[in-house]
Amino acid sequence: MTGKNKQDKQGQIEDGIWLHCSNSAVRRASRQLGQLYEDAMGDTGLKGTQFSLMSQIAGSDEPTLKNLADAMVMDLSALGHTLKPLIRDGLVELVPDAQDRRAKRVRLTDTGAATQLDLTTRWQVAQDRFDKAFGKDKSEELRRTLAFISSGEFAKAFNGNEDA
Amino acid sequence: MTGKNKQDKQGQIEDGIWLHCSNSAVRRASRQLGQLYEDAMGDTGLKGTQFSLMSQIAGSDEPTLKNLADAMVMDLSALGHTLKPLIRDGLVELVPDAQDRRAKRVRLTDTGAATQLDLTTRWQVAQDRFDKAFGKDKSEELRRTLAFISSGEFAKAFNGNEDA
DNA sequence: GGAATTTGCTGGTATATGCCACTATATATG
DNA sequence: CATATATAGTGGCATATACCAGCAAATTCC
Repeated sequence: MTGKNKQDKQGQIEDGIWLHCSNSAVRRASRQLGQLYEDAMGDTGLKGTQFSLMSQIAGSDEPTLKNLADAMVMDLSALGHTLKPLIRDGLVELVPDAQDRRAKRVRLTDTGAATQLDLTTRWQVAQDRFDKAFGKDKSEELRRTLAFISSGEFAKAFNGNEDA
Repeated sequence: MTGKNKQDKQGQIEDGIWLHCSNSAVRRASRQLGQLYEDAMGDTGLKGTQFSLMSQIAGSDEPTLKNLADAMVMDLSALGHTLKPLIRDGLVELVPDAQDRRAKRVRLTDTGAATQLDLTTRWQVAQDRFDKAFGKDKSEELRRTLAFISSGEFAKAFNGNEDA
């Protein structure tokens, strides 16, 4: 029962779970893009994820942790943990909300904002490479597709639309 | 400069880095699908990633760690770490290669093979839901697209095709 | 207004994943 | 053959990400 995968002359495996499982396919692609973008961003010491997070913060109006977690489709506690290094390094700060004393709002420090701008320049290089390699129109369409898959609407459809 | 995101009536953020950055978009979708598939797989105590890995092992001919890492587009040491819980729980085992004493081959134990079959049944439910929610044809096309993005060919194109 | 419920966050624990340094083996080179 | 280099894995460390239990503040319900 073993040994079902065809391999080409270079020994590359040509079939795999990623051709049958959308979850595996997306995770595999995220590992690849993680590598490619990280390489292109280079020496700043910051990760692609940290850039994503800081950019989302920069583009939002001092979101609460919950707001940000929802937007990133991320578990709230995972977000908290992921922000810790950024807070420790003085790039991000949490300020208590004036109205709701449970909530904390996230914002970039001055250093954080400057760093985010710098990262954006470097990131644009990577994104341009992606667009060139993949096709600019297809690239945008892919991002829209992935945003749909990431939406609550899609989650509802996936789970059978119990309410509708 | 703060406060650029439009929000709809439910306070949902409508713009975000994921509409501009393919890397962020893919990672965000992988978090969403991670959730959806995990929910559908349920109580087995195993993660989607572990299912992917075990399925890839099941469909290969006792790959070496390197083979498997390449196929999964995963760092070799990351693969080693990820396999540890599966080895600890007796689902996977590593056997030294007869020819190359550096290499170790990965295979499922009997328990592992049985578990993988069981997981496949559960996984199919999730994949069917995905296909239904997203469209079966589009689903397959998406997986092929993501496989292309995950390929060495794409990495080369991304990095400017220095050799060609 | 006080109890019950919901909501926002934190801390602990576990897996996922990558980089680097190191070891051992294999291969190439003079 | 001896050395130089390349390859396969391991272990340590750091971040990414999720679940759960717990806490405190807000909201709902009687």
